[in-house]
Amino acid sequence: MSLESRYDPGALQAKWYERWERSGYFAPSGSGEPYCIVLPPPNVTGSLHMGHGFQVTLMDVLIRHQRMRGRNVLWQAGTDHAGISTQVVVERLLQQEGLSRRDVGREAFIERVWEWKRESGDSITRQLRRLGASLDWGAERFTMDETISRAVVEVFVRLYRDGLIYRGARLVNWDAELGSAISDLEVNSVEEQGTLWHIAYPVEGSDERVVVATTRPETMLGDVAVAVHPDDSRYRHLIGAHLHLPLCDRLIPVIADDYVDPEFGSGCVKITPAHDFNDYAIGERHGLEHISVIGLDGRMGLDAPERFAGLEVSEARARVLEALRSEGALVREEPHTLKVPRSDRTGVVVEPLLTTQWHVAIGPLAERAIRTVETGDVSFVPRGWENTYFAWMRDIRDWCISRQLWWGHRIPAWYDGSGEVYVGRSEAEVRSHYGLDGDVDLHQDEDVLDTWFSSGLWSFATQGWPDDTERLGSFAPSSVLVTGFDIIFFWVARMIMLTLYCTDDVPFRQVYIHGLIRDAQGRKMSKSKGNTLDPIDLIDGIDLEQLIAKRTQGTLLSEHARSIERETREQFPEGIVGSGVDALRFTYCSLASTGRDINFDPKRLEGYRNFCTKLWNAARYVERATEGIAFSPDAPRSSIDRWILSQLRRTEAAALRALAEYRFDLAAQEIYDFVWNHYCDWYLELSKVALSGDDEQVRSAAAYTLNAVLEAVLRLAHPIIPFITEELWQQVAPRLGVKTVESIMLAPYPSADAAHLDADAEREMEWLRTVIGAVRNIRSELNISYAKPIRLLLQAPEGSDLRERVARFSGFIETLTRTERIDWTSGGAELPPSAQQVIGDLHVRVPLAGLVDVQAERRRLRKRLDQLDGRIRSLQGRLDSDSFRSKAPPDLVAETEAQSVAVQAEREAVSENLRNLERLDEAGP
RNA sequence: GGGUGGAUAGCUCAGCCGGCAGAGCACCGCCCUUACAAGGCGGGGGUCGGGGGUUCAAAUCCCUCUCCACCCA
Repeated sequence: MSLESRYDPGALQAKWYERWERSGYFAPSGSGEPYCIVLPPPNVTGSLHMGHGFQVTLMDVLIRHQRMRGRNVLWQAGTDHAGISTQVVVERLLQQEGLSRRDVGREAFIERVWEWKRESGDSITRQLRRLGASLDWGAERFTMDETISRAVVEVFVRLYRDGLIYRGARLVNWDAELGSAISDLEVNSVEEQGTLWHIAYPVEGSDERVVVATTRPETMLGDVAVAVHPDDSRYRHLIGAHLHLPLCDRLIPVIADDYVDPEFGSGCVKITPAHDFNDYAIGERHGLEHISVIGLDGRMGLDAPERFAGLEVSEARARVLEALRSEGALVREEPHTLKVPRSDRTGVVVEPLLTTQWHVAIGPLAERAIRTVETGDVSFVPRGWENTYFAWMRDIRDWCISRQLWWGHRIPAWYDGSGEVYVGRSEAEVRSHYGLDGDVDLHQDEDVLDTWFSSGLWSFATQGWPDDTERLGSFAPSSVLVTGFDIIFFWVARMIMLTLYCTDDVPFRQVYIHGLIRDAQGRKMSKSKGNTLDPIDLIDGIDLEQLIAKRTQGTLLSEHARSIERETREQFPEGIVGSGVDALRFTYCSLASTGRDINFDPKRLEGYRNFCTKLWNAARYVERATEGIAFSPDAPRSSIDRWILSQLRRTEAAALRALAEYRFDLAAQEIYDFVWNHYCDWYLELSKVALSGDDEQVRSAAAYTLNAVLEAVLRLAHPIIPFITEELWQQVAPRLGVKTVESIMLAPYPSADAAHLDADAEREMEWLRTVIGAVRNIRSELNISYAKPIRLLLQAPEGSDLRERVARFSGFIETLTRTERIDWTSGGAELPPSAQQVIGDLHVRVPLAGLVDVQAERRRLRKRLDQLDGRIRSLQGRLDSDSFRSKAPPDLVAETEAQSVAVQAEREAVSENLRNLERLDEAGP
């Protein structure tokens, strides 16, 4: 079976993935040292985006590499139930039917979510398969699976009974649209233009007024104090005095607290503990009461004066300002830029509200998690991210884990009629644990847990914990976690804390933190910006109109849609040509340098698609050129054969080093450079000469080397470009008799055997490439067409081994430079006018007669002279310095001197040739 | 306000345990030479953000300034 003349990635992709999966290659082999990566579980209702594509590719490279090295590899597959986003999606679907979740009821709603999960849940796993991800699908888990739920309950109960989970009224971030608490991390503070209002509070028993500045005047209804800095001489006399709170019939004290910045506003701060985190902290310090004026529905209520009750916050603000104005209490208003806390999920302004929630007392967990990174039991790559981790962990706050949602792990807590709380693994366990009779009426807490609570258990819950399973012993801790820096707090930190607590061990030994994919201009990719790319479209291609439709879908503003369309038409006038998954994966790898922003330019993809084509064509050449030649590993190899083998080993060593350091970019670069610039550009071209000769040994050795190097480089590249390498390997491995396994996936990874390094061969090839390059340079600069054969006139010192060397390589030199004959000269006056190059002791001349105008060669020589002069100045400058001679390492001095001599000699030769040509030109026709 | 990362060829980025500045893409010239025009061959292009210091020698180490990005408050 011979290779198709055209590289068609589409056909290979479907064929090979299916075979691999069916053959069970993705499951752990059961032998070898365990190596495990857990896939950060993607949102089950989501779809694959560029970030997933990037991350999954890097993991697959690690996984395939380790599998080929004989490790017992598990890549744990799974998806996340993503509480909030999934619930929001399904609620929107209901909305289209004119229903709310309350209309259908909890049980029916949850059934609807499961239905939706079944429908859409496969889509992301299908896409992961398209990327070639060799995940163990047999081990696939979902965070709402029975097994994971059991672990979640177990962890909750243990933490509770250890006193690390408590229930209490605290100020939490409240998303009124969701009707749920959210965690600190789910709140973004967004800079917005607002107003700073200055409000006067009259001092009781005095004519004085104190002015406070606020961006949220409506919260004044909940003020319980005004704070000033203790050292602020303007207000020191007022500390302890009381103020009349306008619009309310209340007196509030003036307190002193050094939290207050005397420079900001008037230096007086209104204190509203029930609606502001800083004020809450001050309230705690001073034992102030909490007056809640905003309710869970986001409207004024509770303890707000009656005339404001029921108003939305924005309306209440207007009314409060109006009332203050009419009372003359509003003394100033000025434009002000402020940070508004907005919900990551819904975008609404988050209200800090006092509610009763479940919290994890994070202190003891965090302390241990910090230590484990300090001691290196878990290490970050790149290391710098450890500081980010430490900074957050050392300043961590208790974690609010209850959510007022329906979709998620229900909190394993029950209440009796009097509101007493009982935590346990089930209602039955609660009854037996707390000794409650069957007639005590219990009802379970309505709330569910934060999604990250369950994902925090992912590394061990997927392996069967709390049972002591064999998998747990093999694959926990996992080897490395691959994730983006945006997720360090959400997931990495929480995983470390919870895993240490539950298993007394780390979740992973290393964390490899990669950058985030941006568009070609460095902007974040987002649906609303319409600059997203679907990895599948890059693989399969998509026409322009479809791409525009996809990008503008769901865009409400037509003006915005038009700008997205314009930009898309500009960037992709022809739509997107499918590049195949291998090219995409190669691109991802080459972008994975240490930076934190990764700009994805489709132009890069094009380059790597060409690389795949190049590899394909090279394999076709090898197939055809070595057909019918009997070859074996034992034929004595030429120095050219030994050179490419030596280069291969260097490439292998560099790639192995790069992979060990998670430098996917360098690994990809090494392979690219070897295949294109060494194997294809030089070895393949040189092999044409060797194979066309009649020396059977030379032919055999070349044929063997062509195949052996190709086979090795396919294995080397397989983790990055699995499909094309499999296809080509199936073809080349049998020719070499090394196909002892069914798939390249199971073949051993190259090991960079130092025995193949061959410095002599490398030196000789370096010389040969320079000679050929020199002649090509003459051809090109003097515009001598390749159709026109040339003659070379060589000159070397007496007794040099250059004649012998040239004789050995003459065939290669002749073919690669289109030279019809090579002659030797001893120099002197009889030399014809020539173009000249100097390679060490070897002078190469191309007689010009009838070939070119002499002017062109003079121009070329002058250019070369300039280069040489610059070089000489630089070398001489160093050699003239006594301190260089005395202080630099002797080796370096000697080398510099040798270079200087060589460069001077070349300059001499070049200028002599230039003089000859000038003389000739003057003599003229 | 605190912290982190970055500034190297037109663009995107390597190089940074010091020793003539690299890659890909883009650009210029020649070429359809049967593996490959998604290609071949040759070539041009950079005061390595500014300033100072250490050193025989600095893109690389130290100090400082400017600008950009991100995170936390």
